[in-house]
This record gives sequence, structure tokens and C-alpha cells, in this order.
Amino acid sequence: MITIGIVEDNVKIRNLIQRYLDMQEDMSCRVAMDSVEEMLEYLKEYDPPDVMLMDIQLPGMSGIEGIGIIKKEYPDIEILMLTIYHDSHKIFDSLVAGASGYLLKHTSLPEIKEAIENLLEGGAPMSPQIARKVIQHFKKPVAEKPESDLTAREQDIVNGLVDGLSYKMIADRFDISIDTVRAHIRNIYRKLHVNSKAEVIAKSLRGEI
Amino acid sequence: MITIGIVEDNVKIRNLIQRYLDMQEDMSCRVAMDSVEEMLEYLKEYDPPDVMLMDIQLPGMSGIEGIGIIKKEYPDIEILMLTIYHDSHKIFDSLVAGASGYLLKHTSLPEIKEAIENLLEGGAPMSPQIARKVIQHFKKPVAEKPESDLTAREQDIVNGLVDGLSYKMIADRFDISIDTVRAHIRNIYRKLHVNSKAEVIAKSLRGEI
DNA sequence: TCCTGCTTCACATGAACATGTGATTTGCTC
DNA sequence: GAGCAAATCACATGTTCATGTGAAGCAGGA
Repeated sequence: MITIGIVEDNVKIRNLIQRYLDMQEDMSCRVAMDSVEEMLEYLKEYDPPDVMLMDIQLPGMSGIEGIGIIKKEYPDIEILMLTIYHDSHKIFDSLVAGASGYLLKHTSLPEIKEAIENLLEGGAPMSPQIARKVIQHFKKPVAEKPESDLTAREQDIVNGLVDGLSYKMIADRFDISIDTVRAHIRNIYRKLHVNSKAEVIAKSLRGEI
Repeated sequence: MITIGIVEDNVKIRNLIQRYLDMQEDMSCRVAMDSVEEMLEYLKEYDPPDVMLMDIQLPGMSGIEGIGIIKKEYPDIEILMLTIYHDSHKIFDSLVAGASGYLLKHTSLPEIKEAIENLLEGGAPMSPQIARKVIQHFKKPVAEKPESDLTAREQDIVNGLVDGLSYKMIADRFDISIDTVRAHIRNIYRKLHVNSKAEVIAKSLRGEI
């Protein structure tokens, strides 16, 4: 038997989902609150459910804040977001906070049921638009290719600087003279249009090299 | 009519999938190659398909290398990985290279069909285990909270360093003496256990402050 | 109240860095 | 083979940085 909790402030939606899920043979949905605060009160008294359906826009604490608190206290609860928000920021924040799935509210009741089962089988149910946005987060780095024309040797030197090495240490690492290091650095500064070690390190770590 | 291409070196699997998909009313799967190289040859001559099913382990170029080349030449092709590999590295590399979905090979034929439709509707079909691993990538950053106890002023100084400012410029920015800047930096070094400006910048940009 | 930590400033020394000029060797291109 | 970029090294000068020592005002906690 899968036990389910709901945090959702829209009474209609909440009741609809609760009734539907509780009606299922292998599911029990006894607790449905309209705020994270109330749910936390409930959890102090009773056994935690297996799965928690969570809205984002809620009275008091937001659902995203709620995820962190609930996961910290009850790490075994699988949290499934159920919300109208599909902007990357909220999706990302939810997943970072510890949500294991993210559905949009237009999801049908049987699909929600399926998502809950999927969740407990180790999956991460997401509405297709959400999945696409999650994947786009991975793609971003690809587009950014400033491609500064540093030579391999110059890149070596930059790596040395990023590692916090002094010119002398870099010279030793690559077995060249400190003056050569200086020469390379001069060329690096010219190519990157900077004029201090600090800027080179910053540029490099920001992925601009 | 959805046109589909397949790159898969296992003849049995390739034929099975090709036949099944080509049998569908709204799908056409005419091209199935066993290497990326052959598929690239094909694409030079004929119209690109809407969707490309792609294996990873292939003769010659790997499927992951193939994604990048195909997406660069034919950005409109939606690439759906179909492979036995479920390690985070391969999943991540595939998505970064431009794949829009990732299925494991035990996926049933009807599920593959559904995934292709989902893909063209803007979704990002993933096997549940894959979705979970993708989401775990987002969760990682949560655990890392070093929380060094830098004071607000010290953080200001660090930000100045990250911006590539000299001590004098930092002093001017905050309207304090350069000696005060030095004093703060001394304390910052002590707290962060480093001993050069470069290391502070690196730590800061790595999110370790 | 005393102590601690934060912020502020000062002086001093040696090391590291930025910049300029100049030079040699190697390898690639036209 | 002349020209050019890259990589190597050298010398010189002035600036910036790391580090130590010392000190004063101020706020908050023991």
C-alpha cells in the first residue's frame, strides 16, 4: 500500500486528487493540507507518507522551501511537484531542493497515479515540457564556446595560474624558465585583453577561455 | 508522416525496430545504418529524417561523437539515444552533445514509438532510471555547503579580487585605506587556509566561499 | 567590566608581478 | 628561402603583493 500526502491550497483540486488516489486499490491518501506548515504539524504526530504531492504557490511558506525542510526531516519521503509553473528557475530550484519529479497541473489523474508508481520504482516522472527544459540545462554549456586562440602552452600557463601557482612554480612544473612564463603571460594578456593575473583566473573559471 | 533514421550495429535489434516503426501508419523508417559514418554519407544524398535513433557503442565513431556532428550539420534532427549504457557520464555527455531523449534498450517497441511522438511534441523521453540520474545531477550542489565564515566586509574584498581589482582599486571602491584591504586579506587567507590572491579567486569562483 | 572579533590605519621588508626591450630556435606557410 | 608565429631565455625597472608588527575604536557576549 502506497501512502500519499498532498500539500495544495486549491480545495477543488486537492479534494479531487485526494479522492481519486484514495480510491485506488493500492493507494491511500489520507492527509491533504493547504500549507507546508500544516503538513509539518501533521508529520510530527503521524507516520510520514511514502509520497508527497506538492504545489509551489502556497499560503505561508512556498512549496520549494517546504521541500528542503521536509526532505531534511523525513528524507525517505519522495516529493512530486504538481504545479502550474513551468519556468526553468522554479523547476531547477525544486529539483535542487530535493524533489524527485515535477508534473504540470494539467496532468490527468491516471497520469498522476502512474507518476507516483513510477516514482517509487526509482523513476523521476516529469511532464514532457519539464523534461525538455531540464535537458536544456545540460545543453547550455555547449553553445558557449568563446574559443580564445590560446596556444596549448599558453593554456598550460593559464591552468597553472588557476591552480594558484606562482610564476616560479609554473616554470618548474613545465620545466621552463620563469622568463618564458612571463613571456607567455604577456601574450595571454594581449590575447585576452586583460592586464592582471586575477582577471585571467576569473575569465578561465567563468569558462570564457 | 514522421521520418526516422536508425544508427545501430546490432542487426537483429536494428531490423526489429525498423520493421516495427515502418509498419506504423504515421511513421516511415527507411534508413538504418550500423555506423555514424555511413549515416553521414546517407545524409549527404537524401533528406534528413525527423528523428534519429542512436546507439552509443558503434563501429568507428561513437554515437556520442556522432550526435555533435549530426546536430551541427542537421540541427533539426531530434536525436533519441537507445543504448544499454546507464552510467551518468554517458548520459550527461549525450545530452550535452545535443541528444533530446535517452532510452535504455530494454524499452518495448510501443514505448519507443510513444517516445518518438513525445519527442516531436517537445518532450524529452527518458527511461525512468535515466530521468532519476539526470535529476541527481541537480541535487549534487545541495550537499556542498562549505559556508566559510567570512564577514560581509571580507566578502566585499573577495568580490573585488574576483573582479580582478588591485588592492588599491579595492581600497578606492570601498573608500578605505589600502592597508585595511591588506588586513582583511590577511584574515581571509587565514580563514580560507590559502596564501595567495589566485587561490582566493579560484575558491570563490568554484563556489567554495 | 573585560575580552573577543571586526574594522580601520600605519610602517617595513622581501618576494612576486607587470611591462619593456631584445634575442634564438623551430616549424609552418607562401 | 623569406616571412611569421610560437616557444624559449635574458636583463631591467617600477609596482603590487604577502607578511609581520603594532595600534585604536567599537560592538557584543561572558
